[in-house]
Amino acid sequence: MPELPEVETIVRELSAEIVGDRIEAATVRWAKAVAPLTPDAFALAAAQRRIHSVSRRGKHILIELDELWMLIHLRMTGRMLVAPRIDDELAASKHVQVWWALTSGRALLFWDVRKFGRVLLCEDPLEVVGDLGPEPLGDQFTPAALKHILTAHHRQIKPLLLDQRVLAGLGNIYVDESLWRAGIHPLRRSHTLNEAEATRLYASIRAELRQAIDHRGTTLRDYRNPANEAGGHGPHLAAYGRTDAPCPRCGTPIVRSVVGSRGTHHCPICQPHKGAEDDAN
DNA sequence: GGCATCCTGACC
DNA sequence: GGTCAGGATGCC
Repeated sequence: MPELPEVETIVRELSAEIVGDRIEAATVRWAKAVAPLTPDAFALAAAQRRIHSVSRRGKHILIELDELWMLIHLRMTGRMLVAPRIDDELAASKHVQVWWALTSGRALLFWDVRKFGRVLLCEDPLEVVGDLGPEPLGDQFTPAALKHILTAHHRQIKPLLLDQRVLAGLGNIYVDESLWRAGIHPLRRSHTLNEAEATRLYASIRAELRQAIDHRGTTLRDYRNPANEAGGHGPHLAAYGRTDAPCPRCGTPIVRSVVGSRGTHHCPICQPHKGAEDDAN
């Protein structure tokens, strides 16, 4: 799925396109996408509302309407697309699960092959996104905040960083990339990182996310921006998806493993597994 | 923690 | 035909 840099890219570009426009009508093609509302109730509630803002919390897209919020989570394969006009072919295309006709004549579309994504209407978006950790690019996420997170848990570092309640926005790609940058093995226990390692990890997470946003996200397969364009960060990945390819830093082949039931990529030389004897705990 | 589940499609 | 996939949740 889109992770923080992809969602941030979508939010910036959507915001420039649709803020100030108005929803004329909504059409739901996959009822589960808008549950617990029925498609009719969803369409009725969304119609004739102006779009005031588009923002992000973690990987959630928050669209502020008149006295109502629309929350979108793209999960694995979701896209938010803006089309200059809706035509029969687009409206009928197989993977469009929900679409909105806008007053300007344009269309906003929620496209999703795997149908894991969800579109919710609510009055309080922060209540609906639930218990999320700090924004990794926000002011509250400081080196001290990361050190606190690391010492407060005794978990493997990769699953810890993937936990949205701990830190909001990282996914499989950017966790692998951040750990590669920091030279930390994905199985390291979080509380065993020393001061220098924690500082490196902090800088690595922020630098990786910022660079990926500059490149407008990573397209491995499905990700597209609202104009249906691929992101440019893929060629900059050092570890993720590069099994057996040379590590950009030392040339050693990147190793693929499974950590927390997620495909995981690391350099066995740059990311040595210190403290492996703790794994049994 | 590990694993199944929600889905579809690509690749081997 | 089997395996894998950028996510999240819920169950042992």
